[in-house]
Amino acid sequence: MKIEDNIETFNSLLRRRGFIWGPSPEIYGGLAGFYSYGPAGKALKNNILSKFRLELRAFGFSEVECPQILPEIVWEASGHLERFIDPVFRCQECETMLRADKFLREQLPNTTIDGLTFEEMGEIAFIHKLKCPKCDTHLEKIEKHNLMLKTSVGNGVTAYLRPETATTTYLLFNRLNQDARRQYPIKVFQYGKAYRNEISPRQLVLRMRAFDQFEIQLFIGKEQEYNFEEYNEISQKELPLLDWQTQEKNVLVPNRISLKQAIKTNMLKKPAFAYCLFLGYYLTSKLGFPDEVIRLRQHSPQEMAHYADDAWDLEINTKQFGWVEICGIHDRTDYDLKRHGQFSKQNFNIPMGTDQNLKEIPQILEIAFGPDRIIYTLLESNFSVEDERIILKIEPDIAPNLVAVFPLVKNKENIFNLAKKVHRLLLDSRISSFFDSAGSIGKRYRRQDELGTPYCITIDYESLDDNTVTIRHRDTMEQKRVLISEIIDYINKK
RNA sequence: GCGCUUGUAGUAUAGUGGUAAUAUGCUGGCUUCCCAAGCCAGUGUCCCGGGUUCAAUUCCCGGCAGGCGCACCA
Repeated sequence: MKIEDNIETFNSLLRRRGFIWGPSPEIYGGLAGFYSYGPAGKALKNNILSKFRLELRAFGFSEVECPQILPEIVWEASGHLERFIDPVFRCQECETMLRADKFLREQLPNTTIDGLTFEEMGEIAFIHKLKCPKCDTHLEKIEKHNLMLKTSVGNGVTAYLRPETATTTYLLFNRLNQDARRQYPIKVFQYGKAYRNEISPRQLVLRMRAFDQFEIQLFIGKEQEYNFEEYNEISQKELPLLDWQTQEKNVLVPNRISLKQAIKTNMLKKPAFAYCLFLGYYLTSKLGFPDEVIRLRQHSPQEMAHYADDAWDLEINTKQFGWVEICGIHDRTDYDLKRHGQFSKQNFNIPMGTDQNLKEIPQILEIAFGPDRIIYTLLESNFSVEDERIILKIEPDIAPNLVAVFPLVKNKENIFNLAKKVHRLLLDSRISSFFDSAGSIGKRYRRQDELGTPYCITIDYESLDDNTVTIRHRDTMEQKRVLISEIIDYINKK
């Protein structure tokens, strides 16, 4: 049987081995943009999250959790209500949808489009007799496409499912400020679901309508952004940076330069923001991506979100979809807190600098991960086919199973029982172990290769005499004989 | 959302106006002291709805879903 090393093999592996299933619900034909994780996928995701939580704890961050449904005023204040509703021309004849503002700008380069109401855009199209590029019908009617999912709560109160977790974290500002006893920066993160009503979701879990976000926030003073203690510890670190000016020259290869150098050349302005880039890159590199598939790409001023002053995407190069953003790092300035202060009539002005008489609204720096995108890109970049063998070279500490235990043959009772005992021993030490006795030993090794299990333990005839087992390594297929009593040490040491 | 295209076991595919197949997987058994071996037995499939027809998985229409292109992706 010939196994092709291609993307089709990978895609069917995702389903076969229980990583990603969907669109869900599959038995009813599915709804686009909604996927489920099977046991292997969910285990992988959980392990990644545990790792992130552990790391962030070490960096001084704490976790919060907020509701997913919030009243309209929140999204009015955040700017999402305005920005997430797109004006769209819908052709009466062929139903083609065109982004109105963009279309007008292309068709009428000398007319100012920015700041027009949707009605005014419709009028302009009417006056200039603009036609549908597909079928030549006159365009007039503007529709609104809302990227936020609307719902109503209780007695008809309009609310929206959050399109990002970040905003919900900001709503806690007063509480966090008290809780942290005004020790700045306040470092928090939130993990949870966010929802976007995408027009046509595609590309598996890369663009879902319900997806996970893992968003890390720093509330920080202006002065501190430029004089940030923790920056000094990491200023020598080299990151693969690609600034927007370089991209304009059509160069798309990142430059490995130190953060210090980036600040010096003005590629980055704020040391605290440089620290955020580092943190995003650090967490990513902990997951086992090869260096050459990671880059940090800066947004051009036109590409930037409405709240951002500087924005970088941490991207992974994939075979199937090219460069994929798995993390966005944004300098959101005081935009969010300013707006929420205004709309909620709260006073977010607090003393932050060396001069305690000067009050200011804190700045926010954000590192926003998309865990679903991490799962996909990590699986794809860890996937390989070697000598007719499909392997996921997942880092041991995040692999769905850390070990699998096999009896060499299953019809010898004492071997089978000893294998069960070893499996139990591992489980009792809370090591994720998987027991398998079905099929030939080779077949069982291959099954685990496809799940990315780093170690397979086999109990053979020799084990009965001397209490040793073989530990077989996923990547090299090498085997080591180890005493049963030393298995746990051996695995942990690796 | 538009255009083109596709939808058959868990996965990958073949095929047909008379309800279906190949490989692999999976389950049980035999065998086997280490990398998808072998033998035996078993398991399981035509996306959904409507129409045409004596008869539809097959043809037609609609829907849903996937792929590609366009658009969208704060």
